[in-house]
Amino acid sequence: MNSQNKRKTDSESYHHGRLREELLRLGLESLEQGVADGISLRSIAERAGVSKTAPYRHFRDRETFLGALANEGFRLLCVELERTTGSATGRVSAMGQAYMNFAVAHPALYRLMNSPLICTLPDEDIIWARKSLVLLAETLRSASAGSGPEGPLDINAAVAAWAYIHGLVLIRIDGLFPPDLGEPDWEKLSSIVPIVPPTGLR
Amino acid sequence: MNSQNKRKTDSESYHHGRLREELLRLGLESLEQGVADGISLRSIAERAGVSKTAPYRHFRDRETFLGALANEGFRLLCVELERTTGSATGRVSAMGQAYMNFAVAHPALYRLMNSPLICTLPDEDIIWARKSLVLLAETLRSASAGSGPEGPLDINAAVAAWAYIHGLVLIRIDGLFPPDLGEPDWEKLSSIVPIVPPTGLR
DNA sequence: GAGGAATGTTGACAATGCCAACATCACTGA
DNA sequence: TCAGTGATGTTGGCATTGTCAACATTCCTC
Repeated sequence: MNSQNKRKTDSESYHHGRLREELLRLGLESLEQGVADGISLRSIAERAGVSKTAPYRHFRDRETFLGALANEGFRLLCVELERTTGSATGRVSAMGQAYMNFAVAHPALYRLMNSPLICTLPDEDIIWARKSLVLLAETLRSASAGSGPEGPLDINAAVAAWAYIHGLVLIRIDGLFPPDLGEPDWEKLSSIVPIVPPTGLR
Repeated sequence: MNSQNKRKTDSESYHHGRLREELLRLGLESLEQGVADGISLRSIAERAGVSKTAPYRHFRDRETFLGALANEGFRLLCVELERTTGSATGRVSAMGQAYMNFAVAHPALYRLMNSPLICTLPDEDIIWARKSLVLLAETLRSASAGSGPEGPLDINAAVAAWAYIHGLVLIRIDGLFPPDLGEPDWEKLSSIVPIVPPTGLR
């Protein structure tokens, strides 16, 4: 019963060949189907047609695997953020909407990407997470400087803007807002990302 | 070995008496110690000195138990929010800081309170979650109306403000902001909760 | 072609959620 | 007073999962 299932050619009979990529693909697929938290290495291995411990040849443990998935997610997010166009301030709005659209399209992945898990990962496993943040921060810098020379990077402004979209996204995809109070205008809300922390406002 | 461990009087030998409360207490205690995700009914039952399935007499399943913990958390949060004082606009700031302080003091509990879990719970299990949101929304309404008569409750304004603090809190307690980029001024940031969604800003 | 490195498999163990069957206790009504 | 009933707690068991150790197979290089 080892030789008959899934007619394999000799070259792929024992060694899968690109198991790592396949596991990541299946992992993302599971996330798309909303499996979210319960994503198990065993089930994914099974779906890849491979033994339960095969994934351990490519990922130290479950956390490392999830981290790799998260990094993949950030790579996809970066693509969307970089695709935005317009003036600096207009681009901030566009990024807000791109951010929201991404999260709504891949809620489970988004949650994984922003779980406390990633702060335990080594730097090289979160390069794309880093990049997406820097992208936002630099666009904010351009926007707040108007058309003049760019000022220094204001990390408080970046955090404020990021916090706003991040919170907005989570409240939406986690369904935290009570439905019977009405439906917020998510599209509009995600386009009004604060460009500077409104220090003068309060 | 059943009669000797934990010298019990006759009245508490078999029936615990207030196991439900004890389990919740131990659950919160676990969360304080950062057990967070891996919180297991079995371990808590063991710590309560009770058999592994005893909790099932008080909670349908693990999710229900976690939901009860979350509701407890919202009750505590409401206490903090209601403790805030000052003018309407000043109170919004104070609430932002109270929110942040609560989350920093109980990060694992805060995450649980805002996990997608709660949107599957019946209404009576999340009364405090609801109340804390309404509290914020009404304070915002007072603040945005200035000293004049109160306008209608603006759910977009409420969501915008909530999203901002929620995101801020999560970025902080989840350690999402890369430490090497500097340390945001969390205290200041959590006091500048937007009172109205800055529709004119963009 | 020999041998080591990479990759995959089998078997096992412990932790966990949860179900079924049973034990004990408190309380109520005849 | 006491039978009986429902609430509460226990034991045993099953399935799923993460992960380790030991072993097998294949690839790749000298």
